[in-house]
Amino acid sequence: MPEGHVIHRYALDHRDRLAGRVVRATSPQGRFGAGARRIDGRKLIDVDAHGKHLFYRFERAEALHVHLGLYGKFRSFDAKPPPPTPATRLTLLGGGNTIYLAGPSVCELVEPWAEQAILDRLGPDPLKSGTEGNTVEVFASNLARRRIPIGAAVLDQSVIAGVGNIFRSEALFVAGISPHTPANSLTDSEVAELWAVCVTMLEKGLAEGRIVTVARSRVRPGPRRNGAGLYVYQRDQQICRRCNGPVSREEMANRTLWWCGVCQPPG
DNA sequence: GGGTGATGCTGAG
DNA sequence: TCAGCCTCACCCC
Repeated sequence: MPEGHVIHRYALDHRDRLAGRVVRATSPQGRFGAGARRIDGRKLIDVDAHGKHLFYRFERAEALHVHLGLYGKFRSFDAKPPPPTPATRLTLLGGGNTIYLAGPSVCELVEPWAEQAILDRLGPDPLKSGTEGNTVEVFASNLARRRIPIGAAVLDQSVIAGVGNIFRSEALFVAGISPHTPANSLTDSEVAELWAVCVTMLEKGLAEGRIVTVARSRVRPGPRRNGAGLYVYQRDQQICRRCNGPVSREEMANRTLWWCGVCQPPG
């Protein structure tokens, strides 16, 4: 159940483990049998991430495109991996490393033009901030063309790629922006602040391997409870960490959104 | 051991 | 707008 920082972590991990190696691929579940046979025995050139999408480039084959969706999960093993479960969609082995993929919403081989089409419909990725196409200017121009609430716009992957439901609530809170503000009515400084907050949050998540947005928060390892380490996400029936006002919750863009009506006043 | 919600997205209507 | 996908971890017996 990953947001963009997790996808980029996977890209780094999988590149470390398998890039430059000849990879053995299987599909125990069978749904990707033909694709696995196609890449089996080929050298992995590189792994790229954009937003929540992963692309694995193989020598003399199409690229492998993976999107984890809500359920998808990777597991990596250095040595002596457990046998893959029957539901494992794809196994990748090389140089003593093993990677299992289960439950992805997309696992397919794509020609270069199809990969480009996927990238073309994605917005800028905060984890690539400053590179071509991944700038606050592109983000701003995407927002300027939309009248939907900003709380819906930041979940739209064609507006900004990699932000999911946790970062939506947390980034809008830290930026002090009401989720109900129309996307095209944000001021230049609000847009700049929101982009900067997303960059910082995703980079911290990438570095630490988990989402902690509250400054100097001590979060215990293991499963998260009651929005620990977060300002508003899933903090139902709790008070705002900043102003002690109530944390509000509602559905927006088919997902649950949390915010503080005091710290994020209507624009 | 069953029920359920979850960090997502697509496509039918 | 909303059902469907399809897996896992957590909660409550």
